[in-house]
Amino acid sequence: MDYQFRDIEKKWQQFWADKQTYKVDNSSEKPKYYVLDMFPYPSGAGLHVGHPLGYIASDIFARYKRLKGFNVLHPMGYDSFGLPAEQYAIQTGQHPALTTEQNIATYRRQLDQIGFSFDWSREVRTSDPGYYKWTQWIFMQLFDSWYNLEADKAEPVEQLVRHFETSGSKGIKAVHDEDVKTFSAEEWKAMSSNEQQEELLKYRLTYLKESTVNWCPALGTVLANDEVKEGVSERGGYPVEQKKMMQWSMRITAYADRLLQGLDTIDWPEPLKEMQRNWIGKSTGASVKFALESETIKAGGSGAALNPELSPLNFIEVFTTRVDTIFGVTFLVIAPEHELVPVLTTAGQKEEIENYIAQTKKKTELDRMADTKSVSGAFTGSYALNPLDGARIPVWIADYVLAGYGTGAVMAVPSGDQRDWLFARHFNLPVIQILDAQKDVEHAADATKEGTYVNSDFINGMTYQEAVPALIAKLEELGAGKAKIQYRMRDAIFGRQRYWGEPVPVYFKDGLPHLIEESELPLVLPEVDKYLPTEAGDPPLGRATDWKYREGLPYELSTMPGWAGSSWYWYRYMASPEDRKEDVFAPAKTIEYWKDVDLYIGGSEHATGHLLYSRFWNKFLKDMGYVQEEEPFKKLINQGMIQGRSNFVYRLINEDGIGTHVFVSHGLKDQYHTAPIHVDVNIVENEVLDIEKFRKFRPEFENAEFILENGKYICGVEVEKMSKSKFNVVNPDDIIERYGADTLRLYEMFLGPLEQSKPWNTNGIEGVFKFLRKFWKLFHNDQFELAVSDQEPVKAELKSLHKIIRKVEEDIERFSFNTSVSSFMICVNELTDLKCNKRSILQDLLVVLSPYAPHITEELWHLLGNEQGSLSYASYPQFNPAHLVEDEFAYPISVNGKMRLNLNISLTMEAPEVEKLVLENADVQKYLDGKTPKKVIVVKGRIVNIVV
RNA sequence: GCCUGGGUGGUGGAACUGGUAGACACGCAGGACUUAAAAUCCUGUUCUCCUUACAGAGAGUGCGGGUUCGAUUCCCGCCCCAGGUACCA
Repeated sequence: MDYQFRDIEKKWQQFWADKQTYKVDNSSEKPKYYVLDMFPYPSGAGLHVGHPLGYIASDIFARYKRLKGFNVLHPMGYDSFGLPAEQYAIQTGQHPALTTEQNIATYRRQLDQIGFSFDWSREVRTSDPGYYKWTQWIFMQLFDSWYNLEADKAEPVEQLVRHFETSGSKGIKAVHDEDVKTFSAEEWKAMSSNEQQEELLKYRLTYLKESTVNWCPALGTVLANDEVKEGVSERGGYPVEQKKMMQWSMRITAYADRLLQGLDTIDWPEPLKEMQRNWIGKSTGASVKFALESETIKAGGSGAALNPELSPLNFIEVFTTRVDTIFGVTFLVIAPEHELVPVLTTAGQKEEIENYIAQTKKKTELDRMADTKSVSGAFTGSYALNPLDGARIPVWIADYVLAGYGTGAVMAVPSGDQRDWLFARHFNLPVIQILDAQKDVEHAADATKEGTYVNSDFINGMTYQEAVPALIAKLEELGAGKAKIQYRMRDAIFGRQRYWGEPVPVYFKDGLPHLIEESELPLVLPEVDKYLPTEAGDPPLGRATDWKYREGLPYELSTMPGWAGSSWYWYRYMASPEDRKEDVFAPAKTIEYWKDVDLYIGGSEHATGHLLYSRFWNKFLKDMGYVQEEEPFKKLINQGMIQGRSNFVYRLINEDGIGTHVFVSHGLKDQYHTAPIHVDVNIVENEVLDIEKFRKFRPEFENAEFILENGKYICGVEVEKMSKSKFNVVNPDDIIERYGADTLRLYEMFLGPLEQSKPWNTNGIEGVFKFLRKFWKLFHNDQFELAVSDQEPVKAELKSLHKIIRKVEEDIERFSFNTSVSSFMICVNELTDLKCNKRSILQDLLVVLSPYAPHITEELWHLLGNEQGSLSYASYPQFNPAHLVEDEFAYPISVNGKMRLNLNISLTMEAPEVEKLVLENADVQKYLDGKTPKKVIVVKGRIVNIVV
């Protein structure tokens, strides 16, 4: 029989499922190995060709580890809460649970077709109440914990309460909000229960915090940055503004240092660690308080007479990494949202400031950070005083300073910072040189730390190293500042004004949050009539009837963010179906056995989201004694993304900044003010939009009008991430139908290095398919009858085999799967040329290939007379270097670095002999042209280079 | 803007630690088989110049410099593309 991939693949997939070939035990004599994939969000578009890239790589690795004698845990599940399902629910009215269920069924069918060796008995779904019960439980543990800096770990809030009861707030070193109170034990006891709760909330690891969001008044909801395009909502094109809102937050900053230090202990790609380091952004500097002028004047004079008991509203606090430049400060810039803006704005500046704030509200944070070209700002009319010399410093607002970032205020030193310099130039503010080594600060800032200080009061003549401690000592003495370590990372917002997420197990009493009872978990997501915000602007949960705790107390209405369920899921996989009958997320004994993930494969787009939050929760769970390891993922490999080709249409924006129903063709878009919108690649051919299909694409586009070029609407194209929200998804089903799963597996690996991103194309797939047919033919005669001989192999055959045994071993260990596929092709080409049909060669080759192409090898394994299904637990062949020994090498001979010819020379010969032999050679002489070589470089077994 | 990665033939890519650039495939061209097509097999295929041919010369790994006997690989400066940038997951 010719290679019948359809029958073969169906047969073995069924066999593996029936016999539970890949079900794994939580105990074994073999060493454990945990191979984990980042689980997918089950989108309505189905699995796309990008998902399997990582899954195939991890499956090859898992299968290889089994052949190497490990007890391998290789699970899969679904990150099934998320925005797209909810969006679909809003459009169609269908319950997201239902569509999610359907999507998962599609994913499962697609995954099964690819022949993965997952232990499906351990599947998890984050939207399953049996799963999110534990996500809620972890939230409750976080709420009940505080971070003790003394012990450098999280501890139960009870311990904090006990301390307050015995010693008050004295001696507590904790991570907490800025505004905690100072009190004695008696004062604590005298507080009402509500007052106590209010105070404790400032210490809890999950707490309520005011933060800025993208508010869309027309939709009555908060939008993700992702959903805001060019300042308007992607959906509907409505204006979006920045608004403050009370939200749940996680005190991840408590773990900043441990998250930083842990990076040195794990085997992750260096760039990824670097990204996390930069995200955490530890910087050492000083915080400095600039008193407000009016207050200081009331206090009776200059900066020297500063009042150390300054209340929060009469100074501006800044953080700086260059406290040495403090005498170069010529203005302060605070965020337009800064709480002092209304206090500082003088009557004369009121209009200007208000206009500027209105402008700022239209921009997203990203826009504000990204725009460094245009300088903008407004003067409040007020002044602050330099704490060291009492200099009057004007206070400005500008949108490049972000409120949620540090103190929301910066001291501007135009001579040392280019951004400040540009600002000073633009608004005609002075520039003061502060170091003698600074070059020409009239033309550009110079951030040097060299030289000695000038124009700098008592630090004049000092170096940087001398000035910093002197300044900090002085600031501390004046009560106007101190040394400080600051992190760029902010506490993580932990709430979404959405329906399709985990309910927060909290109710409110007297406006204060309280946990529900643990025995009441899971708090199941209630039914609602529509998945939209309420008329009052509350999240969709506000629509649920009787969504009340005991005594009619209201529940929290927001739900948990997408990253909640994925921040601990690898522990749930450890729990076998039997384990899951116990009332714990995973039994201690089980965690003791699996400990951590040995290999984690996933996209680098999760570098600072999922991977940081997971490490944070893991550390917390360890502090609480629930898990063993400080770090959850020992080794991590980033798979590159399979990118999609996206198509765009360009929506005309009217003068009010609102999206219209008019769309401009790509070639004409620059003549109008437009915003690009993704359009489904399936309704675009050769970049020409099918207008009729577009009208049906989304109901809001039904009456769309088009500005065409040459009678056609031409779409824009970009290579970007493949995702349903970008409407550029290509799925693997067609490929499997046409070529089979083994071809898909090999082809995805053959595409290039795992870590690299590349746009999807199917150009080379034929070659991979042909390779499998050639491999099949090695075992068969021309009539396609099995024809394998038991003859002894010859040297060339053994060489071919052992080359591939070693190559694949090396390749898999360094995750270079693409080069293995090429090597398999070379091997099969060689054996075909040798007409090799010897069992002793082919059977070992088959085992080596089996992790890559499990179906065809399983079939041939069985045809060779082995027990059905035993291939997965066979042994990887032993490499014997004796078969690869060479006695000659074709030395490339270069003249002046240019390769001229090859010479076969014995490898037993040492460098001087080789040199002599080469120089005597007649062909070499020809290139020397009678000249004597200046120098001859001989690298044994590598190269000869003659310099003339 | 900032952080991270990438850029090699018509295409995907190989060259693992500074040592033969283009392995292995796709595509394309020519040929064999066939009434024909598909499938299969064989040959060629970085570019430019030169040559009837054999052969030969030069250039070449995004661009411009540098280090080195030798650079796709190391260093400096740029350009372009992708991912992340805190409510997509």
